[in-house]
Amino acid sequence: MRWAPDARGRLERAAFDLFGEQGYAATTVPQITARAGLTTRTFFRYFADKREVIFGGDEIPRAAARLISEAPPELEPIDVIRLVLDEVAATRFDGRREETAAWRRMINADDSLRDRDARKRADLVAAARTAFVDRGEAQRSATIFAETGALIFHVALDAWLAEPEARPMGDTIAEIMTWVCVRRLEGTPLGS
Amino acid sequence: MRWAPDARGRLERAAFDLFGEQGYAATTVPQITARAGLTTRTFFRYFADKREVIFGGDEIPRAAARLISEAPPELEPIDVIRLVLDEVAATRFDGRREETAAWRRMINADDSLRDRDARKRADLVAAARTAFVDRGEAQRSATIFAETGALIFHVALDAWLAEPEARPMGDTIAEIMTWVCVRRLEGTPLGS
DNA sequence: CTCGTCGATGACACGGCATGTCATCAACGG
DNA sequence: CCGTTGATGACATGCCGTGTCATCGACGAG
Repeated sequence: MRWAPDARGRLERAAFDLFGEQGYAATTVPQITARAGLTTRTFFRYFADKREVIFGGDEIPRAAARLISEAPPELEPIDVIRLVLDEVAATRFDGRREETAAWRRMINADDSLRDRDARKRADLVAAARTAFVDRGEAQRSATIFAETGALIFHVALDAWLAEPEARPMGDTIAEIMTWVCVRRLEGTPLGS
Repeated sequence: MRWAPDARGRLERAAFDLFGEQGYAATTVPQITARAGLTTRTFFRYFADKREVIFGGDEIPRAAARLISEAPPELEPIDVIRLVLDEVAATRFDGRREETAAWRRMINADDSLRDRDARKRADLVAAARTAFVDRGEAQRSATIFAETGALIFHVALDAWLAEPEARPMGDTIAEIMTWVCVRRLEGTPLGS
C-alpha cells in the first residue's frame, strides 16, 4: 500500500465519501486515512487541516489572478470582471450544478466550514486586488474592484444554485451585473 | 473567588492582556482562566471557542440590523447604508483608532482569526440582508445592498486605519462611497 | 548490479482545544 | 430555615494538529 499512486487523490475521495455517508463533523481524520490506506500524519502533509480537503487550496485565487492579468489591457475593470466571471462560470460551474449545490450545502451545514469558506473569499479578493494593481489600478480602486467581483460572483452563485431550472451561470451573472456598478472617482456618486 | 462578579469581563480582560503579552497563538485557554480565577470549562461556557473572545459575539450584526430597520422608510437603500455606516463610525470607531488598529493587527497575524473575521463579515451581511428584506426589498436586491454595505465598510476601515493622520472615519467612508454605487434594475448598467 | 541519495511515508509522542457529565456551591424566595 | 435554581468546579474524554525520527521505495551514478 505504501507508494501506491495519487495519495492526495485517494485522501480526497475517501474524505468526500465519508462526508457524504456520515457528514463532515462526524468524520474523523483517522477514518479518512484508514480508508485511503495512509496514516493520520500523512493527511496533514497534504492538507493544512481537515477543512482544507473541502476547498481546492489556492487554485481558485490563482486562476482568477491569471485571468485578470491576461485580460486585454484596454478593458475597463468592470469588463475585466465580466470576462473573468463568465470564463469561470463556463469552465468550472456550467454542467456541475448539482455537485456544486451539494458542495455548498455541505459547507453551509458546518460552522467551521463556513468560517473557512468566508476566508477563501477574502483570499480570492486579495489575489484579485494584486492582479488589478498589476494592471495599473491604484491600491484603493483595485481593492474595490476585487471586492466587487467577489460580491457579484457570490451573489450570482447563490442565485444560480437556487434557480428552479438549470441554465448557463453566465446568464445569472449578467443579471446580477445590471444591478451593481462601480465608478471611478470622476463618476457621479449615487444617492447623495 | 467563586461567584466573584463579571466572570465574562474578567475572562475578556485576562485574554486581551495575555494576547498582548505573548500573542494570540501562544496563549492557552488554561492560562486565560487561571488569570481570571476560573476554570477552563467555564471559559467555554461564555465563549464558543478561543477565537470568539476576540470578536463581540453577534453584537455588531445586531446593531447594524437595528440601525437599518430604524432608518426612515423613505430613504433609498444606498442612503440607508450611508446613514448606518456614519453612525457606526461615529459611535464605535472615532476616537479609538489606535486600539482598533491594534485589534486588526492581532487578527491579521493569525490564520484562525482571519477565518473567523471573514465569517463575521458574512454574518453581518446576513443580518443586514434580513433587515433590508424587512424594509421591503426583494431577496436579491437586499443581498446586494447588504454585501455592498459590508464592502464599503471594510474598505473604509482599512483605508482609515492606514491614513497617516487621524480624522473622522465618516470622511473616509464618504470618499469610498463616491466610488461605489448600486442601482435598481431600471438603472443603466455600467461598462456594457 | 550495487549503492547512496532523496523524497515520501510510517510510527510515536505530545499539548491544546472542545465537550459531556455530574457534583458542588452561592443566592434567592418562600 | 430550607428547597430551588443557576453558575461554577472537577474530571474524563476524544480529536486536532505538529514535531521528530525511523523507514521504505524510486532513481540515478558508477
